[in-house]
Amino acid sequence: MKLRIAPSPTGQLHIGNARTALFNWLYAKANNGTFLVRIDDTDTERSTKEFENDIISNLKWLGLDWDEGIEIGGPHGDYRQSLRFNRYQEIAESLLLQGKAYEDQGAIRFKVPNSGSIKFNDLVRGEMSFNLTDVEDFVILRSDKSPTYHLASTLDDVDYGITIIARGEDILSSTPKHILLMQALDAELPVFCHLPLLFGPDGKKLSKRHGDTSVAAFKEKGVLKDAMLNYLCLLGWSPGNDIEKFNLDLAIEKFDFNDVLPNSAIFDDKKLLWLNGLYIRSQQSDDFTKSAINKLTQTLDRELFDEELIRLKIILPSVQERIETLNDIKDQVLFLLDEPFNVNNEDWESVNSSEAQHYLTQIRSLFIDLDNFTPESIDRIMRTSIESLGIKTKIGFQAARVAVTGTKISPPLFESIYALGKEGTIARLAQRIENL
RNA sequence: GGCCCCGUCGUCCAGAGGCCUAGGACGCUGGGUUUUCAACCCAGAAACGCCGGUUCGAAUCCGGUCGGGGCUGCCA
Repeated sequence: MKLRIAPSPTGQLHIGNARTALFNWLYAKANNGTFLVRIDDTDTERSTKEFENDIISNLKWLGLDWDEGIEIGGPHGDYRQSLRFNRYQEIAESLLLQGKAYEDQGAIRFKVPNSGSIKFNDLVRGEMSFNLTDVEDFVILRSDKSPTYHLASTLDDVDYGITIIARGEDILSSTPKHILLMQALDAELPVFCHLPLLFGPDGKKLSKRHGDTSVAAFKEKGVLKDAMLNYLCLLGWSPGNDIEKFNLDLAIEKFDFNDVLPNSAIFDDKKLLWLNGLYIRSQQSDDFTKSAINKLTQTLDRELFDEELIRLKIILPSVQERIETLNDIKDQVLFLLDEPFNVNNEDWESVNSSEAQHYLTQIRSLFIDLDNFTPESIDRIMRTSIESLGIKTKIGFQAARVAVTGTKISPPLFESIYALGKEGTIARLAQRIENL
């Protein structure tokens, strides 16, 4: 059993391609089959090396490794169609010689019988039947001698021994052409499977105008690959029992093309983000710390200092509980980094009051005299001060929060103060205390 | 226009004739918890496109209709 995906490097790897790749990969894994990746770059106008690199690197990022194909090679050369033009030309010539194709203004067209029908059993849709009267003679070799998709793709599938072709539904109506071509080549027919398309929120085939639909964009946004994979599985398929969060092992165990829904799904990143939150929260603390630091280094475009790392390690476990993507980390921890510290004016105005002033003044002087600056002692001082001043907890705590973190929204207060450290905390409190 | 595919809450998925006054999840609304934001817990609104037929009985089968989508390129 051999499956394949054949992306065209005319755009980045988008989530539709990724899902097709994933389903093929799952099926190959589940059945001990071979998964092949080749590059369909017959459209020399639009294909670029950059897109090819994007596709390959993002497939790798997702962990959808292949057994044969581009980069890793195999018994059939480079797995890039642009390097096989001779082969396509040779076959086109031979079809021409056999009278199965004819020349038309410099191009070669495949001659489609004008009666009869093509039937095949689609793994997702069941019995399919097309009347040949509805299939036009199609170009297989352009006038510049480059092959069209139909010829190149079909011939590759035959040459590489593909036994299951699972691809997007947009190719469904081209399948009769491919079957005709395979018959003309005396090839054994593979099993076909046309996966439903992914739509944007407007119900149209997912494309660039729906915003960032590339895998790379979600990776940039701080989406974890496991969350991405999990979400992609859920589009058109489910492992049953209303299970929503599951790993690839379970998916491999349960996956079957027969269970894929025939109707298209709308891609909605809300659920992806929710799942991503679940995955972030279920990460091992050490792993999360590592990915958080990586992300921050990348976002800040500089290495983090040791002092910053110490502060981060204190607060990160709390941050892990309250974010949806890795990109949310920065806002939560910015007050702990050696970056310009700004207090949000609006927030400060809304929490500042004479009571708040008294409170900040008192805890500041108590902090100054505090020898062991620990979460426990900070907690004790801040609570007892609230009581002794007879003010509302919220008034004191929120004022302290804005003073120390710069905004009304932050990780837990005592931890934030502890992470910032005694000196920093005292200094920031002082900045907020009037008439000092 | 022609050919083809599809049609369960806003969205994703469950449902393969009675277990369905249709279940789960995201999102949404309300409440609880709480020093903020989250997380978490509870509750709620929310769907079988429509019309016929088959059947004792249909979300499930059939036909039609309407609606959405894909293809219709010397793009893939």
